[in-house]
Amino acid sequence: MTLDEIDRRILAILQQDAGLPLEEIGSRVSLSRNAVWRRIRLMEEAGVIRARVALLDAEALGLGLSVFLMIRTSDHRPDWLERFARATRDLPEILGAYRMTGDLDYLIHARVADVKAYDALYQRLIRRVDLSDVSASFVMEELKDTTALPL
Amino acid sequence: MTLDEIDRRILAILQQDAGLPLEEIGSRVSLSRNAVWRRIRLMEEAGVIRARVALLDAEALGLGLSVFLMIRTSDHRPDWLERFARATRDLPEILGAYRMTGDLDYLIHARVADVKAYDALYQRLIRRVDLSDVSASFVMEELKDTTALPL
DNA sequence: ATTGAAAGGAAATTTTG
DNA sequence: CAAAATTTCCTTTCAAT
Repeated sequence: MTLDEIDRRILAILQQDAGLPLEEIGSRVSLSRNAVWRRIRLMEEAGVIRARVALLDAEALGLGLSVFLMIRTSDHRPDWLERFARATRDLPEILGAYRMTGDLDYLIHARVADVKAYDALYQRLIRRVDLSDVSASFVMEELKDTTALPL
Repeated sequence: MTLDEIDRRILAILQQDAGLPLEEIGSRVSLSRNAVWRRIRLMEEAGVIRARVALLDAEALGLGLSVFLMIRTSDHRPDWLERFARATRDLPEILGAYRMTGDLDYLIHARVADVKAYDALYQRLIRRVDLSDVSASFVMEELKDTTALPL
């Protein structure tokens, strides 16, 4: 699918606020609500728009601690990766898990209540997969954190 | 604000799909659409629900490369942090920027088209702030990546 | 091929019991 | 908290560019 300038402007708006009326979006991109509606539907069908979700406030939910785990492993069997992938998917505190280039093998991003909850998560994780070298780094300050992709 | 079990179930649904009719949500949590509507409104006012946004497909937008930058700095003046924070906010490819504990000082998560685009981003960044020690690690495989917080 | 206008239907919001 | 009344918005259709 090829996106034109107007499509991108619509996406930019939707990335900020997916709850705006079509009328309002239309006026911002100078199009009728109808044209906007059809463009959005096409982009949804094409999969450019993956989902519309609510973003929650982690603090308000008592998840004040954001943590990154840098993982090095000696075990590179496909079976290990499968178990690791499954473990990360099963643990809801884990928001992101990535296989990386460079000297660290895997990176995990998680959100927990506090250091104690982090330790519980860590224990649950290593009970499911063998991790030789894990180092945790906690987020002291969030300078930026967005789901909006550059357009 | 205190959330009960039903509030959490509503939030869990909204984190997955914020476009469902109140009727549907109501039937899933066995509540009238009206009760659901009021609970959602309260949670929006309380800031538990921060926003409703569209999540876009990075691949479809030609942003196939996800990269993490681990940054160490020797300059710890508040002025430096201010410039750094502003730079990360101004560069749309940067999705997340965090001040960390431990041996690495800052962590940046960015999304770009390819290695060439990464280099362009890197150049733009170091033109704005003095970075003594930067190491980039690219994402080879996304095992998990979600905006849904644990409830 | 893509748009805008208008009609129709569905869902959200307000009001009331 | 639920049910009905009201309003707003989404969706479809159709004509026009």
